Amino acid sequence: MDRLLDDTDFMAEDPTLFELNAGGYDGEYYQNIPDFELDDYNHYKENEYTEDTRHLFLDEKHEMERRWEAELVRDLDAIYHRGRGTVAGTVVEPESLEARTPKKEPTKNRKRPAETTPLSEYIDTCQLCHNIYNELKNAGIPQALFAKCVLGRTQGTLSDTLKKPKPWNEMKPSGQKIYQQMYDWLALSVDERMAMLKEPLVKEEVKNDAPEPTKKRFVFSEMQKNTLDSLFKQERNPDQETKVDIAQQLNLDISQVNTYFMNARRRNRITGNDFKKVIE
DNA sequence: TGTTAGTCAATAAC
DNA sequence: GTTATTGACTAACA
Repeated sequence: MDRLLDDTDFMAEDPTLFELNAGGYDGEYYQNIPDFELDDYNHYKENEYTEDTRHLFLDEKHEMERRWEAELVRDLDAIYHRGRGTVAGTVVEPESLEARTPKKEPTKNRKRPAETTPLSEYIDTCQLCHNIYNELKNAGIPQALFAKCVLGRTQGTLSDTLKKPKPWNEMKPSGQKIYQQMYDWLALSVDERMAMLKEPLVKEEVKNDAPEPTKKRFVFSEMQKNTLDSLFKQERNPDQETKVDIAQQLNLDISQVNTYFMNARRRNRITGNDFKKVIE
């Protein structure tokens, strides 16, 4: 008796054929495929083709492809010649299709949601951060855990990102990456999300040496901070001479003054993407 | 060489 | 205990 064929047998002949069945598909992909693929797949499943009858299925498929192409060309021609005196419904030979229509994107490399995707064309970072913030809160997932296991970053970085999302189109790919990671995580099933939270994204190095003593963080005195803040309100980007002067007056290192203005410029930048507006 | 963007990590605030 | 803030480090870039 003939061996019943499975999907891989047909895919060997035409790798794009059963893309649909290969584990999920996105809306864009679904819109791009001819309708007959899904119907044909069901038909194939119902009739259980064998090695001997494989050609029947493929012949049917190719015939339907030809019909679909002919219909497409006819439709395109009807649109193209509308109002130019051409008789509507003129059948054009399928061979001319390639020259007239853009090539369909090959489907075999199309990414699915569960995979590590390339950066999206656009992500609404404000809405995304709102969703992640609520998701973590509702599920009782600490920011530190999420940051470490899903993003490979620290809690502080995550908190800052969630509270002050940057507009997607104003970031470079390196900046977009953290939003893409959150976006991808949200696209997973609950089980998959939880599985990710079980281990750090980046394996920590095992150090044999004694741990380095924690570095004490410098904090500006109230007077230094107030003075710097009011100077920043007057001039966001003072010249080097002014900054040296400020450093001397406040008994600070020039690098500390430089860093202050650098951070202040960055953190006071108006992005038009105010998270509070979404939260409230 | 100076600036920017992404980030860490200490610690303040809740 | 968790989240928010912030001084500083680093790589990329002009």
